[in-house]
Amino acid sequence: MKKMIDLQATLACGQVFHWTDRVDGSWEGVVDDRLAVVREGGGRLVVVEGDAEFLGDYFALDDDLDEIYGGFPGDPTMLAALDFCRGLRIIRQPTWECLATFITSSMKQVAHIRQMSFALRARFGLAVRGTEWRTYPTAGSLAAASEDELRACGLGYRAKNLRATAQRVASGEVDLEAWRDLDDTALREALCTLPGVGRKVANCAMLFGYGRLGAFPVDTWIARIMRKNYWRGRAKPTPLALERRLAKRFGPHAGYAQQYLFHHARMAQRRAAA
DNA sequence: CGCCAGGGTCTCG
DNA sequence: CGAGACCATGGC
Repeated sequence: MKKMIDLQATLACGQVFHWTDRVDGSWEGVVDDRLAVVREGGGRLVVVEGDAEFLGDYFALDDDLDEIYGGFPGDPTMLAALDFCRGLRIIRQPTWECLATFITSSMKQVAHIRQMSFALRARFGLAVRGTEWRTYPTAGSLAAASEDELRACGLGYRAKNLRATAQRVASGEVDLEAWRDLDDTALREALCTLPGVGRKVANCAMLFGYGRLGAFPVDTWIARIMRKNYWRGRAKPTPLALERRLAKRFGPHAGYAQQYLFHHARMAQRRAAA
């Protein structure tokens, strides 16, 4: 049971945006410049194409889910989310890709973030040999693009921010890899100096791109859930207040709990709308 | 058509 | 510190 995974939940929960499910039930994507095809077998990861060890790390198979679940709060909302998402893993994304996609995510639905991600790959990525895929564009290639070219990928006002951050990274002024040595607070502070990166995007980059499982992104969905189920008081709390008071209560794997609540809430609404 | 979407930034009190 | 305006674009 230790390495169980729910691929559907893991790849469709809004933490990563380019994976595609195929008719045979497997999932296809690229990590860096490598093609990967995976499927589920007996609740475990089966690598159809790609390096098993590399993908085992990408899918964080060494995260001990039972231990993580043991730290979740035991209220009905959390238990329902756990029941729905069991096997969802927080994957370890390439840092730049993760940061860049979440810069483009502000005030966008998950489906459109995916669309922008594919448009950027198509326009600025490199071909992945023998496939239809393209890599996620490097900071250098986005830094060299014009704002209009980025807007043509559907970015809207986010184009300027993505370009500006890409320029800081490409110039070497910012070293995202060196930032791995920073503690959580210093890393969050450093990320927030980048154009288009505020508290929420920084927490997403920390959680999905730096393996900081205590990071607790508060978006509109999480804020709604928190206010409804975890906040006793008349005044409407700000996202920052919610994060500060609840991230600690949710423990060292708060980010895991957050993603389970997020995915469960979104899927519940989709079912209700259908 | 109006509303909302995995928000950030700037301004003003 | 908190509240509001503004920013583009697409789905429903």
